[in-house]
Amino acid sequence: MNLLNNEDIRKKFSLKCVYPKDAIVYHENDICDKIGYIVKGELNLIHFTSDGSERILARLKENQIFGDFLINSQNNRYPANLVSVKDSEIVFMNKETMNYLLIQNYEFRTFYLQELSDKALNLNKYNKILIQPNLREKIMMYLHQEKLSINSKQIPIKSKEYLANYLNVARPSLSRELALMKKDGLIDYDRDYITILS
Amino acid sequence: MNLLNNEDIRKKFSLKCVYPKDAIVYHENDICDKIGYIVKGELNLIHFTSDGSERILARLKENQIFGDFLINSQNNRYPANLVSVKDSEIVFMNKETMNYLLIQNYEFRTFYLQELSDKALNLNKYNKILIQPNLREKIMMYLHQEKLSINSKQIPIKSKEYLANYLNVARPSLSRELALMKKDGLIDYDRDYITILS
DNA sequence: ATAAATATGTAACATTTGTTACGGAGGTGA
DNA sequence: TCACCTCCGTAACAAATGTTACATATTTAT
Repeated sequence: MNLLNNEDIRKKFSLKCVYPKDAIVYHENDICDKIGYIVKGELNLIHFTSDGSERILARLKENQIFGDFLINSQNNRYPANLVSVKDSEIVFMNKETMNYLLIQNYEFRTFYLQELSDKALNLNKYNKILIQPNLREKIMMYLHQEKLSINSKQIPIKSKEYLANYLNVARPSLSRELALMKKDGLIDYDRDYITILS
Repeated sequence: MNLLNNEDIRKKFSLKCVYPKDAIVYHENDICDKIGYIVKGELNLIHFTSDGSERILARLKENQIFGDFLINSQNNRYPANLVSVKDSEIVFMNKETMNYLLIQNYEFRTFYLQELSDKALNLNKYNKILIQPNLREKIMMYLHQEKLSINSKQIPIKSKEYLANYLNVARPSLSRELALMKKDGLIDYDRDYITILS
């Protein structure tokens, strides 16, 4: 759904900004006093670890909002850096306008609540992967969730490297475990897919 | 804040239930079609691991709501078991009533949005702990967050066992690492507190 | 006060995961 | 076609974490 298709909503966005690739839209700890809507581009919420590597906490794409669960929270500071991973175009709305729309505009209200809910569920989903006691169960939980989501036992993967990062393990560790799981008859896989067998 | 102090809101809760200790209020995968408000007691969202142990994904106490980020989501099924950890009293409200109150009642709207936001931020906070690359950094991230939250370098802990479970590590592993960190001059600790030194 | 249950520290050892290195596969552009 | 780059599998080894066990401390129940 594209919020800007609704004229009443579009008119309420008062500020329009353009961010080049790799620009930092918000730094960790910045105060959030407005919500943003991604017209074009992509943002990632990135935590930089002490050894210089980075972990992606959330990915935001076109037609998604951000700041939504900061603006009404007790602690309205960004928990990590919000970075544009490609050239991005963003419009902003202040808190008062947002609350007005929330009451007055059915479409906005539905969109807003669903965004907030879906994001929280995604975080919860990710937690459920991270709390698995070992790598095999992390992988199984991931595959299980993907299976439910796309309703297929053949799970497409962007790359092994990407998946390793998401599961928060080293790439060779993932490769090793996948090989073992294949040997145990649990899964099959190639460059582009992992298939659940059991 | 106690929602039931507001009579307009209180009247809208149509169903009242009592759950004894250890009762399962919702099973994983149950459909959520109403929100609940905890009048008395405490609920935990618990994921049971394959080896029979359990991990607490969220804790809900008196005057908190639940079902809030399921009811407006694309996927409205409970992601884990919701268990009453003590005798609890809960009132329920259906989705239509909730949406009505959201528009009509300022107090309810504020409460609802803040609950949703705070929970999402908590999940995010937990994620940031879990994605740390090793135990020492998990502990440091935990202490850092607590420090920001209570504004003190002396962090109270319920028990080592409890903390180990939260950090998703074995208890002796936590004890070992705490001892090493003490030796390295990073922290001090006793039975009830961990104190940040650096 | 006493017994029982629970929490804690610690150590030895097992297991899992990370690190580093390297060669091959596959894609891409000159 | 060739050079270059990225992704991937694999192996040897290092490091971190889990497991088990046990003695002691503390709390709770009787």
